[in-house]
Amino acid sequence: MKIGELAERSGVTRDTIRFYERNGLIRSHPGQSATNNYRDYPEDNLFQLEFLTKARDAGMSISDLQDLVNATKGSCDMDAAKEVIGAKISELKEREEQIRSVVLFLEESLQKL
Amino acid sequence: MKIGELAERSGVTRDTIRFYERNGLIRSHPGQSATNNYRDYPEDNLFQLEFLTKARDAGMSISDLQDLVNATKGSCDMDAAKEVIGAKISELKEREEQIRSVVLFLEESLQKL
DNA sequence: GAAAACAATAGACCATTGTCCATGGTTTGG
DNA sequence: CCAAACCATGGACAATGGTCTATTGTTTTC
Repeated sequence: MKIGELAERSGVTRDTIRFYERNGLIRSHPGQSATNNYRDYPEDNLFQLEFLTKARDAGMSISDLQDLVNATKGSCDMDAAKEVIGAKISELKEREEQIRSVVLFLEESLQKL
Repeated sequence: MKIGELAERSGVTRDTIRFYERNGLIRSHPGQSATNNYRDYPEDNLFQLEFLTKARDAGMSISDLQDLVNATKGSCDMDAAKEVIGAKISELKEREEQIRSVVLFLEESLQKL
């Protein structure tokens, strides 16, 4: 599908899709038609964009996501990939803890009001 | 205490402390000495900075924190304050969910490798 | 076959969240 | 008393994550 449709269906703007692609977070196979150089996105980019959006919302940076993409793709060896993913999981869990502690504090504040 | 000591003890740089203060997240009572205009911080700013740091790590923005400060301070009525805090709690919990779902996805990815 | 809609690229622009620097005044230790 | 260390202010700078614009080329549609 073309970028407009992907944008429409994923809820991510064209510009942001191109931005992600420039940064290696998604990939299109281009030059299908030979007369133009429109990007062509396979269906599963929908899924990937959904993940990227959720991950960004969860506080992961672009370069975090690049790490993940690089780890799982290419001929990278499994062990290294596992390590990268494991590290990101730890970071996320730590952040989750952080959030929980802030929530606790705010709930106490609510009580005291 | 003066800004240097607060920075030292809180682990937050002088510049960042001044930045937070410019943005109304903390407050010093200045002009103690009359010959200078050094800021003077009461002890409990340590606690506040700790909270601010944790909250920032949890993904709250400066303006989120301004909202909180404005809500709990001043002659704002209780109900409004409660509403603001409650809203922030909801947002944080949503973010926590987001994180959990990303963690789940990554853990599944680990399995599949 | 012409206008409207869509796509590409490059580069400017924006907000956010600090961080650094220059300048100049104040305090403090030896 | 004087140098080193500290503080203030204002403004420049930087990285991040987009977003917008200008220009140009391609489809689509009436």
